[in-house]
Amino acid sequence: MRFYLTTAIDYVNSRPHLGTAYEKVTADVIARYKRLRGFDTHFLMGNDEHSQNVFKRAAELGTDPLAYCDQMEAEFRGVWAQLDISFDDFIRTTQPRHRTAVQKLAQASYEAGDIYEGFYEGWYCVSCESFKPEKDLVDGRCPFHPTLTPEWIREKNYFFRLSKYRDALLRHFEAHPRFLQPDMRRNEILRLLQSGLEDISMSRAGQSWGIPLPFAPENVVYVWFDALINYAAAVGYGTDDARFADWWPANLHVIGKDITRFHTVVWPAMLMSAGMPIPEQVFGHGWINFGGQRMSKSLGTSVDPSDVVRRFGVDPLRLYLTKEITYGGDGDFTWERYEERYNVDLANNLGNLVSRVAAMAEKYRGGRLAPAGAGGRLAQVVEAAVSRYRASMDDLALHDGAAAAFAIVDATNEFIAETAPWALAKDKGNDARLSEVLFETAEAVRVAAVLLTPVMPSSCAEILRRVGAPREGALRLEADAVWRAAGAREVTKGAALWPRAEESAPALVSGAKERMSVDETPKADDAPQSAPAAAPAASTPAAPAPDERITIDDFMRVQLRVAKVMAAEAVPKSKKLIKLSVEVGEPAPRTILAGIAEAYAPEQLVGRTIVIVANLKPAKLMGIESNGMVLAASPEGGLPTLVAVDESLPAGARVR
RNA sequence: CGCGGGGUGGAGCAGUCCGGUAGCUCGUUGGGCUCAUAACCCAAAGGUCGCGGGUUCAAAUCCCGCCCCCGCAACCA
Repeated sequence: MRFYLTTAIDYVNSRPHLGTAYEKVTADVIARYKRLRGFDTHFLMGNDEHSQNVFKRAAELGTDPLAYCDQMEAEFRGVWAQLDISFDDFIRTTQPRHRTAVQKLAQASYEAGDIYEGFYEGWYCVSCESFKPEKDLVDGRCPFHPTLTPEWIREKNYFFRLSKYRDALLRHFEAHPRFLQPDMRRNEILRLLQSGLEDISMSRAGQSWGIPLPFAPENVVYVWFDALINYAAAVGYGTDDARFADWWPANLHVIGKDITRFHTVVWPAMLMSAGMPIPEQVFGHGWINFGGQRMSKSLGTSVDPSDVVRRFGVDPLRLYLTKEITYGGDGDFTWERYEERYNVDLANNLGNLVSRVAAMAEKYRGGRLAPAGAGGRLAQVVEAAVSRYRASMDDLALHDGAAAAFAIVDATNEFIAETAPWALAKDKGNDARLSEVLFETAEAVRVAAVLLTPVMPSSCAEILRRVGAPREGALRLEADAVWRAAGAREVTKGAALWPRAEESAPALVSGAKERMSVDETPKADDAPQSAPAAAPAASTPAAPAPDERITIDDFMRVQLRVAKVMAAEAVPKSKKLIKLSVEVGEPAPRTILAGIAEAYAPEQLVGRTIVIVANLKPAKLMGIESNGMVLAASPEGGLPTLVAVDESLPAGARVR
């Protein structure tokens, strides 16, 4: 019985954040669970290195792209090691085995008549040497090179005949309801398929960083086509046929919900085209937010998994990620909640239970326990929990699997209160009963630890050791998660596994860890900068790093002026925009769009005196040209409030 | 008519696919216990399961309509 699972390979643009870690941890829990079930498991992870951004970043840093990727690999592996991720293989798209596989698959698809020459049209940034999707353009310009105007060009490149596979994909979805989970994502893709598919471009011309098309070597395989093939490459596609036959198709691709389309439409179509079987299942997990907000480096809502590990160690994080977030849905992480769950589940319940069980065993029986009696209600509870656990885990309801294991912890605490071993110990007549009770509690803890092993591997190994059933070799669910699978034992006490966290830890928000390397950064030595005023709250963004400060000259380049609002109207179909006509002391009033519709009604704006940025380049929003920008304060998560100035000021007055 | 997700006791969530007494954690109140990490156990209060219809013996769950919130896309110049 084999089980091959993969996670998405990661872009190597920056260190992994908690969201990336989430995917790896849950996939690891699945992998470890499969091993516990006795599957011969192969767990693949890796890095996606053929992106133009990698190439660019390396150039900026003045290093070779490959050297840059080597460095990133080390970074990533470091984090994965810290998180106890038990991957069996780590693939990089720059490896020879991957190149071979990509070329082989591209060739096969080409020979099947599914790759043809066409023209790709779009906005092209000369400096990036790449096409920019409309959505990535800021103000019609490349975000990385806002001073350049992108060109609309037509480039000859190769297309993959995705449209051809629509019907086959639809049939596959119908025939395999479990192919894509959870259901909500399945419905989404199903709808997409019903609405039809278009062929997609799969090559790029004039780039050196990538894998050449075997049938047209002056072109390079476009990143997504390249990246998906890693799953096949890793198990020998094109390099080791026997191995490939053993492991392919993959049983499970664990991926983020944003890339389900690639994995359940494009990838299967590619495989069909090359005559290969398609993966058994794809699971699209949700996002993990930080305090309800999307994790983002620029907003300071990015959490570094290493910071979390530093707080209580790895296992509490692994538990949080699997138990507190419904697998498949979005989740949330806050330090407060993390601490709460740590105290409740680990310190108060599991950890404390291990302590009391060990303490009683030692106090009343010198640590030596032996099976006795028939095994009562607790045994039944354990049995029920094991089957619930198993059903949930098989169904990838990881959160419920973990909860099932904790049901044993709860039941054992209740059992102890009911049977009151300390009371039994007072009467010699209860000796037999006491032995029985003590054994049963230790046994229940043992089974709980077996179930939690995929989630908290090292902690559970320690618990098993303490309850006198140390792990020897691989655990097996069928053999070990069984009442009284282990007999007479020596229970030992130890230091608290998870000491209670008393005081709230300072909120460790990472971000701004990476220093931007901006070449035009002015020297800040002559910029007198008083110390930032006392921060009112911990959540206040930190003062900018010294190298991000600007000079007075920089500031003076921004022309702030007083303006009077002459007219205001809502922009049709827009949620945020209001169109303003403002008087700035110029011959004609200006039209400015402001994203304040959620905070102000157009009527309340007319006649107001506001401050605008007068020398901003015009930009088109919702088809209307805006000539300037209105100043407003935008508290974190709150509505914008216009900057107020004295009403008596004349329009056009310079603000500085 | 853009796409999607969500609205369940004070807070945070499960349950919804496969209708059957509404569940978990935190918090609150009262009690118990002393083996244990001021932990643990018991009990109580607290819910029109967003609103309105419909199907059904029975609806948080299925069907129809509506309201509100949040992502993404488009629009925070």
